[in-house]
Amino acid sequence: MSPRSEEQNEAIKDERREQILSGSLRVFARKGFAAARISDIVARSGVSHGLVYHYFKSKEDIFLELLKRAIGTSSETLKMVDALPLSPIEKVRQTARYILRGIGDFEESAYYFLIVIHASVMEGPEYSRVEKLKSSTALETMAGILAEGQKAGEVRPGDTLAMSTVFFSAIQGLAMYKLAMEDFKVPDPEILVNIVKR
Amino acid sequence: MSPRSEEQNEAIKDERREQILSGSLRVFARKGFAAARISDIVARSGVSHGLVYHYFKSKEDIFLELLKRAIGTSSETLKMVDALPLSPIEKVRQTARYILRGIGDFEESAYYFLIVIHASVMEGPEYSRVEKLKSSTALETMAGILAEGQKAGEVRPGDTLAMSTVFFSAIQGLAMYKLAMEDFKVPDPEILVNIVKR
DNA sequence: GTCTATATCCAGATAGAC
DNA sequence: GTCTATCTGGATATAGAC
Repeated sequence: MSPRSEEQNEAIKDERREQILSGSLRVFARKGFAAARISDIVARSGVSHGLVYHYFKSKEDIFLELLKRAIGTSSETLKMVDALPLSPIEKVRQTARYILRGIGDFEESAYYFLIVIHASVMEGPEYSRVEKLKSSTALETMAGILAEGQKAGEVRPGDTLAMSTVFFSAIQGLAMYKLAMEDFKVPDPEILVNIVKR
Repeated sequence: MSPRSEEQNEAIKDERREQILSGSLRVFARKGFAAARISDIVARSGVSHGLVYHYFKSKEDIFLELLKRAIGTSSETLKMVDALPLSPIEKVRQTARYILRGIGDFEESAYYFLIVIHASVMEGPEYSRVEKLKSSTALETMAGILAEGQKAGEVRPGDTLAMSTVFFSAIQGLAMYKLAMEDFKVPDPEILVNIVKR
């Protein structure tokens, strides 16, 4: 047996880290930060108790990493759609389709929304650290798209930030239903488009 | 000092009970079941640690009482609106107005929605007990109203249960935003009506 | 890099005085 | 009916062997 190279070690480290994060995602999403136990994470990710603390400073650190990814992904998704050569209402439609497909097909996707939900309603010492991450880029990007849509006459008149808020509220609510209800069926994305369509 | 009468004792008992429930509502809503500490409840309701356990068997019991009220109130509200002599779309409008006014004007109202949210995403031993309470009467009542609206040509064609789900998803999401964002403004109820309006 | 065993703390629940 | 003091379990985090 030759000793492992640096690269191999790095690969192992990354793999373990992702393993722990993946297990933690499910646990935090379904139980919330406080109710999630390290022992749950251990059970889900198949590593030992001690190893979790070898890779992460604390339980909160794991949660914050997941929250960072959740927020980053959703704001990137919005920016990506916004950059497509589509009419405003088509951008809204693509967003709805893309997100709902994710929620329907991948449990992981719904879990990430739940992470944001848990973080949002969390109160306590950790709240202040969460707050900094809670930038509402996606909300504002969508409001911008809707404003363009109003100029083009494709979107209803009215407060675009309010419409954007309702749009994302519905999505977050749906992610919740998905996890809570056994026989949940993702609704037609067009129902979400109807919130803003003229 | 004459001894207290039975009636007076009953009144005191009720008052203390409500006092504890009222303090607990805020704590559970903002922190979730697991993160909520009895000491938080004690601090919010101004009674002693011991008295909480004099009136309730356990922390879970307090939560379940609040959940019962939350679910009961929302399904009763829907039935009440449904009984009014209004056209289907007007019933939807009244529901949206009524609920959003509640969320905007009374923190308590938003808190009750949060209780349901926490219960929905909760996993664990207590979940089985929660499940029994999680009847989705409001969802079905709304779907019925929408079906009538389709016959009358006031409501878009499509899956009424799906539309109903989006409607309530949005409401639950808005209750979250209300609590999470400092400067949250309740959106125009008409935005919710637009989800279903033809 | 990975594990088991242990220290430490804190929260839910109870006992018993007033 | 109300309080304070206490018990007890369980969870996070650490130490140290392999």
